[in-house]
Amino acid sequence: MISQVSQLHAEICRTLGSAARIEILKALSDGEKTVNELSKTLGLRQANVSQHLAILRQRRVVVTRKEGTNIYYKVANPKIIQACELMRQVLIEQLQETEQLTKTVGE
Amino acid sequence: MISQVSQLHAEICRTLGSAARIEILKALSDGEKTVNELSKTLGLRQANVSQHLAILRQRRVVVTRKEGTNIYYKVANPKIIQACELMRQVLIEQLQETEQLTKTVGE
DNA sequence: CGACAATATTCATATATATGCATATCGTTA
DNA sequence: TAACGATATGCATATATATGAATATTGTCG
Repeated sequence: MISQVSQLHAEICRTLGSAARIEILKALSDGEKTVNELSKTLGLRQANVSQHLAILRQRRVVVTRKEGTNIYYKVANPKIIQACELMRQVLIEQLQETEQLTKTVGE
Repeated sequence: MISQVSQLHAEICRTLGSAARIEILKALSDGEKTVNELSKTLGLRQANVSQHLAILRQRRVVVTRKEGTNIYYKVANPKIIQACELMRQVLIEQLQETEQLTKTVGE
């Protein structure tokens, strides 16, 4: 009863369901970066970043390019970033609603 | 180092990270439905649908409206549907790429 | 109030996921 | 080839999530 496509769809969503991976995508949204750069930018251990990247790679959310000993990662499809931005807007609107509620209660 | 917003963002993504919930959202994308309707449409047990709806409600992905003994669910923000559609397009493009690869291998 | 329909919750168990740590792999340069 | 820098992987453990089954809650109607 549940389609194969929805199964895959859910898998992509789960892939984005980690704060670390969301931050990685955000960091990659303005261009490719190496693992080390990501590790430094995000303040996460290299091994951990690599693990997250492996998951993102596996679901083809990111793609790589080798240059010597460095590996550059970038987001595979700009639509992924668009989707993330939309979700972030939803989130912001949710927070604004909560704020309004809080104010109302205070009156 | 990892922002609170990204944490929430990831939580929303995880909320969408279940094939059943994706199907629920798809079913709700053309208007509100009751739990029973969803249960029948998706071929899932009522209790299970209710559990998934509780998760979607908790993260405010859906909102409810009571009418007698029925509870109508709808998607809280149209941007959520837009984001889902974008992700589905990404998925389709991924599948098309794979197809192409398969063809190439066959040559 | 009692019965029933619609929905929600609780609990137990199975499965998946995240993280740190240690270590392996791969490419470069001396 | 040895050493080093960049990246990846394996393993163990802790935590989260999914599901079914049973049951509770809430609203309606006779």
